[in-house]
Amino acid sequence: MAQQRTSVPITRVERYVYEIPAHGEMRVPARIYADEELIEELTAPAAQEWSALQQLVNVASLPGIQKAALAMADVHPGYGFPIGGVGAFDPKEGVISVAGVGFDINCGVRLLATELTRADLEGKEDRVADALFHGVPAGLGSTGELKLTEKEIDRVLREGAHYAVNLGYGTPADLTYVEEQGRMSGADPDAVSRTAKQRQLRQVGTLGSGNHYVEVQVVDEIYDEEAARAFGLAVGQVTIMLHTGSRALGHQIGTDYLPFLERAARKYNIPIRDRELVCAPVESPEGRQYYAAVMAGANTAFANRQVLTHLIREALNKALGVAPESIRTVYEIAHNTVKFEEHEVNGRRKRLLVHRKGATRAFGPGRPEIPERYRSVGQPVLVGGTMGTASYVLRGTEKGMRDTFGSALHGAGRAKSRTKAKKEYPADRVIRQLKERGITVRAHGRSSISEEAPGAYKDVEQVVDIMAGAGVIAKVARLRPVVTIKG
DNA sequence: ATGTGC
Repeated sequence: MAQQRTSVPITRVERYVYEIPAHGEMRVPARIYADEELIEELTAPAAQEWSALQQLVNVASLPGIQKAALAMADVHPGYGFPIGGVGAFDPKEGVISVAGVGFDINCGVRLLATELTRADLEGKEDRVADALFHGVPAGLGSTGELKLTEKEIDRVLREGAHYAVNLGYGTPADLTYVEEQGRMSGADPDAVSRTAKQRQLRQVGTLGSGNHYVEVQVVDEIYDEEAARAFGLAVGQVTIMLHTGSRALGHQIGTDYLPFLERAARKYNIPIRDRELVCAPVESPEGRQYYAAVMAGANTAFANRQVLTHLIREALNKALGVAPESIRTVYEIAHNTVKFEEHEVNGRRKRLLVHRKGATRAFGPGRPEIPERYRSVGQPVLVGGTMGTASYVLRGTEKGMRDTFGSALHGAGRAKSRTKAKKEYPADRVIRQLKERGITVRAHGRSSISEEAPGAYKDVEQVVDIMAGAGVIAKVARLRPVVTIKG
């Protein structure tokens, strides 16, 4: 829980940017991307969301934080650090924290493009839904076709998606279009507990539950012709979006390292404003060990999405006869990460450790990290909507590089707690309402339908327009759901 | 998010 609940001044510094000036223990200001309506919701005394801004103030108070603690427009309270939050740290004076990454390490979204159009799916929605439902292992505690030994899981932790490709899941061409090419360096399997590895032996290639999904979509609007052409997207085209992460292993790493970093925070005299936001100096042995574990967790998520890409191709081949190789990876971007990147701070290039929790990397044109084919227009940013609403493809901008360390929003952002949503949205009603709007849903658990009901989220169009209005990203394409498979 | 938490 966030500790203090003091009322603080919030001023508007740009059309869609609000600022809490540095005061008290804050080392930098907190900046929030919002419009008038959203900032009112975020600061309403009764609003539960107020804790998201308090969490942001706590982040702004951490040692070594640079420029500002940032909240994207989809911000909502998370464990110790807001979801939709970004914090960049000086490696020498700064810290690394479990809460700043999130428990689902390297959770992310992959977008696949098919050569199909909406007409090719007409009347075949149920067949596609069934094929994906049965072809993609999902649900809490589900196990996949891959059964790894302890030696093999260590290779997953080191090699990420490359391990999956070497086993025949997908192709090297996929990796070109995955953030970091599907593999983080610096991963150390020895930094990951035996428990974490054991839990993952049969979970590589599984979707999971909660807000994880596979969704068949159709491109219904293009906002930026040049970028859409570069990304290979056109109106009427069928796409598939995959949202999942590092499953049990990532979660276990978070569980294991929370008490470890709490001890480190005491050892290095880092003030603890919130016990959920414990951290260690980046360059301490404890900080380095957690980083090595997170990189291993990140690689597990990369491998997971790579295996699932293969299973999705197989399922669509079975349902519609499409050639697996005709389904192309457009891009994959994660939204629970921590990584070293170069950014400009006070006119000087500097290596920083950037935490993005429920926030994506969104690099502007020209950055070498962007695949060559996309480099001139900027990095693709994938924003997953809800079951009933659109998802977006965006691109990073120069202004984003200056203002948000090249970061953007990751989704619509939860507006109602899971508990509240469960009470308010009975699963049957949600399924019926989606059906009426032409969206076919299959779910492995009934509660996830209620918890993930569109009404439990903010308006995705609104939060995307805030970020676009601020110039941090630019809109490229909108995707409408046709078939959704929920964990 | 997660072999759902004290």
